[in-house]
Amino acid sequence: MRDEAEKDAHKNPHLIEDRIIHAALSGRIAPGERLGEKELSEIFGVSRTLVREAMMRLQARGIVEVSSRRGWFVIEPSVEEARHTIDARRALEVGMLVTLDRASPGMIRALRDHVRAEQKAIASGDRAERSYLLGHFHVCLAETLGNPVLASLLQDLTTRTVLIAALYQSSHDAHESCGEHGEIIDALEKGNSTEAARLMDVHLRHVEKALNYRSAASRLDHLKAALQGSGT
Amino acid sequence: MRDEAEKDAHKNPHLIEDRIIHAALSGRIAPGERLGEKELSEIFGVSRTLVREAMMRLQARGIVEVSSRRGWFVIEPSVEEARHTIDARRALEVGMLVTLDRASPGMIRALRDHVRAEQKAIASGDRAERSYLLGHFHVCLAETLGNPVLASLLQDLTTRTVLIAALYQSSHDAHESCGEHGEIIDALEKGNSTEAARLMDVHLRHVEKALNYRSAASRLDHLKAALQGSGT
DNA sequence: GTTTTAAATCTTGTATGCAACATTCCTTCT
DNA sequence: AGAAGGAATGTTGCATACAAGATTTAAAAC
Repeated sequence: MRDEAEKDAHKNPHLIEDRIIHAALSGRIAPGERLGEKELSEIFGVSRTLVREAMMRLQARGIVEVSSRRGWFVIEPSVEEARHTIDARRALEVGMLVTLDRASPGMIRALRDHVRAEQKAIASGDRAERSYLLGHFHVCLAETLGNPVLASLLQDLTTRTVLIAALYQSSHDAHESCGEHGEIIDALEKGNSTEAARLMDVHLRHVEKALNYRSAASRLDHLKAALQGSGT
Repeated sequence: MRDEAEKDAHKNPHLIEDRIIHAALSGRIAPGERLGEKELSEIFGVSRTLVREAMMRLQARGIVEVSSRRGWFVIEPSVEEARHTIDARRALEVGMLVTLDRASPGMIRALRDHVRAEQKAIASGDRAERSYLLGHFHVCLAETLGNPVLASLLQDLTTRTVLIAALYQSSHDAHESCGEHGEIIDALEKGNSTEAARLMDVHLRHVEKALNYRSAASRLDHLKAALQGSGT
């Protein structure tokens, strides 16, 4: 196969965004990373105009932000923003499960397939695929429940969470995450939405707990300490 | 004051979006309405480029959609899309209240102020202001709870709901809505988040119940019936 | 009078050009 | 050598130009 990215950004106007979201979910794009318009326009074989339009959409989705005349950057949320994002996500996912009555066998099967894929990626050591699938499980859940609006909202929130995890050096174990996904499905299978919602709540609290909120601040703290500690 | 809208779309790049969202919430822009790029560029005194960028962001937020080489249109959700949107909104708002522990007295005061403003708008017969405030209550609630991410998500979902209500000729009574808002605050004041969540659930079900899902389809049905009924 | 066809008009889709600002690198001065 | 200043470079911000297609209007044929 040849230059993978240059399929046709003209046919599918959302290709650029999709690729960036996918790369972020896979951990191949780090928070704070610069995304130059010219750079992207060359990669996708289109003019800056189309790149710019894609960036505008990604901006509205909270994935990138722009610094005046300096460029586009993948979001680098502060501790406070990170908390708000994860809180919003928890509210949405818990609410989604609480307001659900019953999951059909077909849905359960699709979700089990997804978890199997997660396990496979974990076993094979494919870090990008693992990261992507663990995040995408939540989008998949919303899709499976049949609500594209929820799925779309969750894709954005999940992508932001993955970026937060990268920024704050999440120590969350992939095995544990995958196991929790399985438990949520178990509860759904039994028709116990309330329990599924509770498990989701716990799961997302684990995700947050695994973050090292000091890691980003620590640079500043280190500097401060260094400057106060001894005279130069 | 002179031409109100032409303040400065250069200083605030989000002015165009903000105005369109506000107009939609106020019921001054109907679903299906066409928003021409040239038209808007003249209104805001900028080139089509900036208008286009704003439309891209609004597209990502699910407020407008584009029809190839025909123009931009305010969304006109199908019955199914309408259900999904309201379901998503209910999940988010119920989850938001369920995962909340306690509302401070300051929050309660701010919310009561908002409801008072609603009552005033209802009494004065200002339909646009009334529509805006009844919708904005939900954004206000999220803001008050201190989560800008939730507030932003809710602004978009609420705007879409207002458009849906316009499209499906909602018969929901403003008084009733306002009263339900008050009850939700009462529950919050007593520290009973679960009850607040339940009331919100009921409130949003009322909103949906008031929609006449047949009104949009009826045009087609009428046509069908007319064609079958008698020979031309 | 109605239908078909063609021209004219209008609107978006995409690229490009240029100005404004930020950054970097090099020169110059101390 | 180090600091300061300035030129050179690179990047975005915004406008404009032009092509491609959709819609409407007008005309012509039946």
